[in-house]
Formats: sequence, structure tokens, C-alpha cells
Amino acid sequence: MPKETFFNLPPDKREKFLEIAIAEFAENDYQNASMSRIVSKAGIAKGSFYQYFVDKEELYRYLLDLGMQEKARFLSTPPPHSPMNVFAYLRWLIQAGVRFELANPYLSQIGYRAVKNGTLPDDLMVQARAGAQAFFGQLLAQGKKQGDIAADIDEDLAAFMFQAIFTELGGYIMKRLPADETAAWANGRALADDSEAKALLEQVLHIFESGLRRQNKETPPIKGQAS
Amino acid sequence: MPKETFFNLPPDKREKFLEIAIAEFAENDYQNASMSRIVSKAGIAKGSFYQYFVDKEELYRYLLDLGMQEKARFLSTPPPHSPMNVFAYLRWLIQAGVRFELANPYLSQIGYRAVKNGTLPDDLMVQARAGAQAFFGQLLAQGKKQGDIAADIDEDLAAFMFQAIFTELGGYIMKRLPADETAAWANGRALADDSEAKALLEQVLHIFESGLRRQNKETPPIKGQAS
Amino acid sequence: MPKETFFNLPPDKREKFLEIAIAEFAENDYQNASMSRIVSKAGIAKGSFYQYFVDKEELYRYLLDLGMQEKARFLSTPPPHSPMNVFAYLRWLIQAGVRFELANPYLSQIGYRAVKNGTLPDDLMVQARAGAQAFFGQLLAQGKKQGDIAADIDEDLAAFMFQAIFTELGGYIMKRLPADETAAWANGRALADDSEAKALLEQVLHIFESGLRRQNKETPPIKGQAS
Amino acid sequence: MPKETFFNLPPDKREKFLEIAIAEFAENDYQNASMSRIVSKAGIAKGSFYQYFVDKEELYRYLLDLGMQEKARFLSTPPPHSPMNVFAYLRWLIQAGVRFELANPYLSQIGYRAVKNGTLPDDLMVQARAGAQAFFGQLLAQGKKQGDIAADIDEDLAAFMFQAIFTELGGYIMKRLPADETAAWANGRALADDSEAKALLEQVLHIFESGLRRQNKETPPIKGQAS
DNA sequence: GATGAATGAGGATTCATTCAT
DNA sequence: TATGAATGAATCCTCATTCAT
Repeated sequence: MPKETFFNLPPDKREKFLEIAIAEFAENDYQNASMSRIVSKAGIAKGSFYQYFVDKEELYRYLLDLGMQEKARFLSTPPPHSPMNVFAYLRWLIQAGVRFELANPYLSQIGYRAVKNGTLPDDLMVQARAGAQAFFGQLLAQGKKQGDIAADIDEDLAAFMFQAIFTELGGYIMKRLPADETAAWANGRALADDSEAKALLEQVLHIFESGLRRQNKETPPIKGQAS
Repeated sequence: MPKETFFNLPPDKREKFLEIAIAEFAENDYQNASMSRIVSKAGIAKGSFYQYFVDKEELYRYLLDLGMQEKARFLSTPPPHSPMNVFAYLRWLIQAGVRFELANPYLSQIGYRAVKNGTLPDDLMVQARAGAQAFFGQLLAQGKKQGDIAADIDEDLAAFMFQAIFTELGGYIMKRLPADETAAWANGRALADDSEAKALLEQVLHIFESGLRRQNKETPPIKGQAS
Repeated sequence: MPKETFFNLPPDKREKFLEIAIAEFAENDYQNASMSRIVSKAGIAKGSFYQYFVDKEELYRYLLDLGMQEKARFLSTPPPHSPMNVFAYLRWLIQAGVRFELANPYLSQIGYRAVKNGTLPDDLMVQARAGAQAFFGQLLAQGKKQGDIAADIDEDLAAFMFQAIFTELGGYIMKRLPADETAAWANGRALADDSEAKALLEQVLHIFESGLRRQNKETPPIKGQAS
Repeated sequence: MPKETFFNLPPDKREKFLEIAIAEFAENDYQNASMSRIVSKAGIAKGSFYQYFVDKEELYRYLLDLGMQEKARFLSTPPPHSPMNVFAYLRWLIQAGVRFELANPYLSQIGYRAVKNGTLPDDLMVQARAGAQAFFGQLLAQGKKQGDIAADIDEDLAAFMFQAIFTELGGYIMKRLPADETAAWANGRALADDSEAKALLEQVLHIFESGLRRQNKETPPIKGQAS
């Protein structure tokens, strides 16, 4: 947690600093993110940073935390009609997830890198992974109970596939679609039924749905089904 | 490209150097890979390195290239029975791709990191992405022609999904399966039909196949179909 | 000298500040004594300190001065029976000196360090040495007049020896004796004749007395007798 | 121990560096000695230092070691006529010790500070103290056996007095005597019988000898005689 | 062609002091 | 008068690159 002094800063200054720090940690991994660059871009003195944060690591943890809180905020808004088919819920979840990535591309990049890199202090790893894997794992288990997902689907494998796709989907969509299409999404407005964004999302979902729902019975069973 | 002097080196020495450099760039990202460690492990003088390569970046580009060439070698060996159903070819392609990752975990890790990190000079990004996307892009186009893949599937989106999954699948499998199961695969032997590895692979493929083959006709058409 | 503002402080606050500053400069040398630690322990604002003192050095000089004044107070209390044999007076003087060190270990530590370190601005060195050498110098001169000390003793050399021993004697005794033995001494009570403290002191004195009183006549005369 | 590269340096350069480093550590304690100052005075690049030594601490240990070796060299030259009265041996020992201090005032200052400061890593403390206390302690014990020193003298107290005097005697003499008088001493030539230096030394020794040899029987015995 | 010592800008962090409130 | 955030030069140390041998 930053020191009191950081929260006493004029909001302008504080937000400018955060924005710059987030960009730095998004574009460089922990070791290569440069405090010198951050303070110089933010226009503050080297020493001032150390009155806001204990050290570089504390700043990093704070940014990771910020990302997780922000994502949780996107995902916790209750989906419209509550008792839902698993795929409908997944559709909502993915839209929210992509919306988060579109709205906070740098913030999500930080968490993303944290998970991939595996070079963090252990407690940060735990903190960072928690958010990412939890949603998909739980959702798939529930899907099986409700009969929406074939019983012989390997949950761990499916969660891996989800994660691999959806951690990158936001970036893919941002590169592919014009800014005005993504803006609506990012701001939380419903996707127009005829928008390209909607079409891309539906294709991705459809591919998963077809595969998970009516699993081909000839598929060889997997022996060591992972927890 | 390395300088002439590098290719004049005794093959033993040259390969030892490459092996060590590959390991270094696999275990650390570009900025944290240490030239000192490389030359010291390789038993050559600091200055000698700069007679083989212009700088660190040239070495890095060369290793990326090497990885792409090696992967191309795995993927270009003609699959057994040539005129093939697209999914059968994909199955073969994926097995070859995973086999490459299992056989060259370090080399594939370098390219993998390059793609994910997004912090490379632009031309390296282009070079790194090129190979990966090309195969899938072409294959999907051919699949549409042969009628194996629904016409309304967005090729670029599908290629993105393939890439996202398959760049990580090797790592996932290596973490999940015991070493003796992966060894057979890495060495090029056919996968036993009852092996867990085979089962995992079939599930992944099946999910894609179901989704791509019988595309739901109600999916909204995607307007700006990407090149 | 501190600024007026310092003396306008409520005595409680002023003394708490001094106590803390003394401890800091006793436990760390000049350069490593931390202003941050002092003000934080004293519960005053960083900026306030600079309204009491010009800078760190002024505080340091003031503490040195305080120590010298305090020591002078211990040494100026008239010894019981006034016209005295020099060695009797010396015995009293030394007891008073050691008592000062035991009663004010922090304050004496500061002066002690100042003398040893030799890294202070010259005028501080002079100020610090002045007090210490003065007493012994005067006493020895008087001893010669009274015939208690051999005429051929070099006063300056003897004063040096006294100083070298007695600036460290307090520390030595505190390390060697149990706390309850030194407590009596520090509080100004007379030393019990059978106490270990008394015995140590007498040995030190005896060694000096034997040497100074009956100086061997064969000792070569010292030419450049110092002022 | 420095790295090989340090010993491969041209002797000129190496000695210039050592001289400057020794002066820096003599004038500042460990924490305040500045590597920046050292390299800048020595005219080498910051990075070069780290090719000679692992870090600041290694340099410091090396200098301490150098001092101890140099002192050992001064003290190990066998004294002229071997089976000796303790005081004669002490006279020789002290001359050698002072000679060391005069010849290496900076080097001895480093070790001296190390002992006084008490803020070093433990293993350095042990290394630093070893030399200093050993000689006097052993010598005094032997003196008692030979009957040269009164039985009731407290060995630990006497060793303390010796140490307190002799660690400073060199400095005192250097300040007091003109350079040409000390030069002879420092260079190892015998002291002229009529030199001021000789006279000062004899006075100091005489004072100790009188005190230690014919200990006044009325001195109260010391109870807790230290080991 | 091979060597490895020399380089110096850059890394994170500290701390006495200043200054606007 | 009191405050405490802001400052920036200084700390030790790293490392890709150069260059004289």
C-alpha cells in the first residue's frame, strides 16, 4: 500500500503518476521498468517517489492490485437475468472481460505479464494468479453439473484453452477493429447486434460451445483427469 | 545475420555457443539476458562475441530466425498420406508443432516470449509473428475451399485462436504430463492411441472441429473480414 | 548556538529533543547520525528542527558543548578537603571523570568519538580537545610545583597518557563490572573500599603514581619540552 | 581477496589505487568512505573497480588484512638479544609498533577505527581484534611468570592500559616531533640515545615499569580477576 | 582472430535541507 | 511558528560495448 502522502496528492498529479507508472510496467517487465523513467515522465523528483511508496516493489504490487480490483469491478456487476445457461453466463463474462481489457489495456497487460513470467516473489504469484484462473475453473465445473458441458470434457484443459484465448482476445480485437467500434464496448454500452465486435465475439463463443456441448463420444477418455 | 567469422568457427564451438545463448534467451527476456553469462558459460572472450555478432540484438534476431527455421523443418516434412482432409492435416500439423515445442523447448520459448512481450523493435515483431500466423492462415483458407470449414468463419479470427492456443499448448502439456509420456512424442514416435497425451490433443482438436465445421448459420456475418 | 526559538520551547519538549539527539549522535558518528530519525523520535516536524538550529552541524557542536559543560560541572564541585596532595586530587578527579562517563555515557561517547575520529572541521577538533587536555595539563603543572611529581616528567606527554587512559576507562569499567557495582559510582556515592571498582581504579592510579613520583634519574632528558 | 585482474595491474596503478583507498578508509569510516571518491581520485572508471574487487566490503577487508600483515612484518623481525627481560622486550615491541604507525599512519588508522567502532560484521571484528590484544595479553602473562611483573597486577586491566596508550602513541609522537626526528624511527634506524623520540618513549615505559614491577602491597585485591 | 580489462551511463535508493502552506 | 512534502545530489553497483594488446 502506498503511504498516506500518496493519497494526499492532488488527484491530477496522482492520476498522472499512476497512468505513467502503469504504462511503464505494461511495456517493461518488473526488472526493466525504470523508476528513473517514471519519475522523469511524471515530472517529480526522484526522492518524491520514495515519499509515496516504500520502494519499486510496493508500487508494482499496488498496480497489480489496482488491476485486480478494477477487473473485479467489471466482473461483479450482476449479469442481467440471473439464473442462466452456462454459455449465456460465459458470454456475459467474456464481454465483461474484454471490456476490461479494452478499457484498461495497460493495467491488464501488467497482470498478464505477471502470470506468464513466473519470475515474481511467490506471494505476488499467488495474488496474481488468483483472479485469472478462478472464474473459468468454477464456471466449467458448474457447467458440467447443469449438463451444459459434456461430462467427458477435461476441465483443466478447457480452462487452459479459455485462458489462453481470452487473455489475448482484448488485444486482438483492439488491433483489428477501428477505435470507434471498441469505444462503445469499452464504455459499457451494449454491443449493437450488427457490429463487427459482436460478430467476432459470437464466433469465438460458438466455436467453444459446439465443442464443449456435444463432445464426440469417440474421443478417447483422458486417464489422469486433472483436479 | 552473424558475421563470417562466426561461420568459420569449429562446429563444436559454434554449436556450444548457440546452445548456451538459446538457453539464456529462453530463461530471460531480451533485456535481462546477460551477455556476460553467455560468453562465460561458452568459454569465449567477451570481445570474441563482438567479432561474431554486431551486438546483442543481432544475436537475438538470429536465434529467433533459427527457431522459425527449425519449426518450419518440423512442419514441412510431408504428412504421410498427402491429399488430406483439412482437419486431418491440422491434426498432423499440431502434433508436429507440439513435437517441436517438446523437442526444442528453449527455442520455442524465445519466439513465444517475443510474441507475448510486445516490447521488441517493430521489425522483430513482424518477423516473429510472420511464421506463426502464416501456416494457420493458409491452412484455413484451403479448408474453406475444400468445404471442410464453414464459409462464414472469419479466417483471421480463427488463426488468432489457433495461435493463442498452440503457442501455449506445449508448455501446458509439459507441465501436466509426466516426462515419460512426452518423451515419445518429442522423439517423433507416433502417440499411442490410449495415451493421455493423445487424449488431450484430441479434445482440443475436437473442440475446434465442432466449432469450425458446422458453423451455426445464425451467427451474424462479420463485416470487415480481415485480410 | 541554537536559535532563540529553541530556548523558547517548553522545557519538556526541549529536553526530550536533546535526549534523543544525544542518543543518536552517541550511537552513530557525525555522518551517520540521521536527522530523520531524530525528528521522528522526538515527534517534531522536519522543518521545525531548522527553526531551532541552522543545520546538523550546529546541533552537533551544541551537543559537544553541552557535554563539556556537564563534565566541567562534575569536575568543578570542590573536592572534600581542599589543599591536597596532587595524587589525592587526581584520585578525586578521576573518580569524578569516571562518574561523569557512567552517569552520561551518551554525552561522553559523543566527545570521545569526536576526539578519536579526527574527521571533524578543525575548529571542532580544537573545541573538543580543549577541555580534556586542560585539566590534566594544569594539574600536572601544579604537581610539579608542590614536588609531588618529578621535575623531569614531560607534562604534555603525561597529560596525553592520562587522557588516552581516562577517555576509555569508563567504557572499560562498564563492560567489565556488573551493573550494580557501577550504579553506586554513577550516583555519586562513595566507592566501597572492598569493591572491585575501587580496586581497578587504585591499580590504575598506582601505576601512574609510581611512575610519576619517583622518576628514574637515568631517564634521558627530553629536549624540546612541549608547551 | 581482490580478483586476479587487480594483481595484473601495472604496479604503479595498483599502488596508486591502494594508497588512495587506504587514505579514504582512514579518513572515513566504512559507511562513509566513498567509492566514487576513490575511483575518481584514482582516475579509473567506476566499473573498473568492480573488476578488481567484488564490492566495497571486499576492498575494506583487504585493506584491514594488508594492515595486519604489515604490522605483523614489523613485529616479527626478531628482537636483537633473544632471552629478554619482559620490559626490554616490551621496549622493543613498542618501538616496532610505533614504527609501524609512523610508517603507515593511514593503514593503522583503519584497523584502529575498526576495533573502536564495533559496527563491523562479526567476522571482521574477530579478524581485526586478534592482532591488537594478543601481544600485550601474552606478554603480561609471561612477565608474571618471570617475576618481572607483580603477581597482584590485573592482567586484563594492564592490557587495556597498554592498548589505550599505544594505539595513540604513534599519532601523538607524529604531532609532537618534527618530521626529521620521526623519519629515522619510521625507517627502522635505531633511535639516537639523545633523541627526543627516545626520551619520550623511555618516559612512557618507565611509568609503566615502575607501576607494574613494584606494585604497592596496600592496593586492595581485585575480586573478579578477569580471564 | 582472440583477448579481457576499461568504460560510463544507467540501475534503485537515501537524506539533509528547503519552501509553500 | 509549525508543518511535511519536494528536492536532487550522492550512495553502491551492473553490464553491453570498446579497444589496445
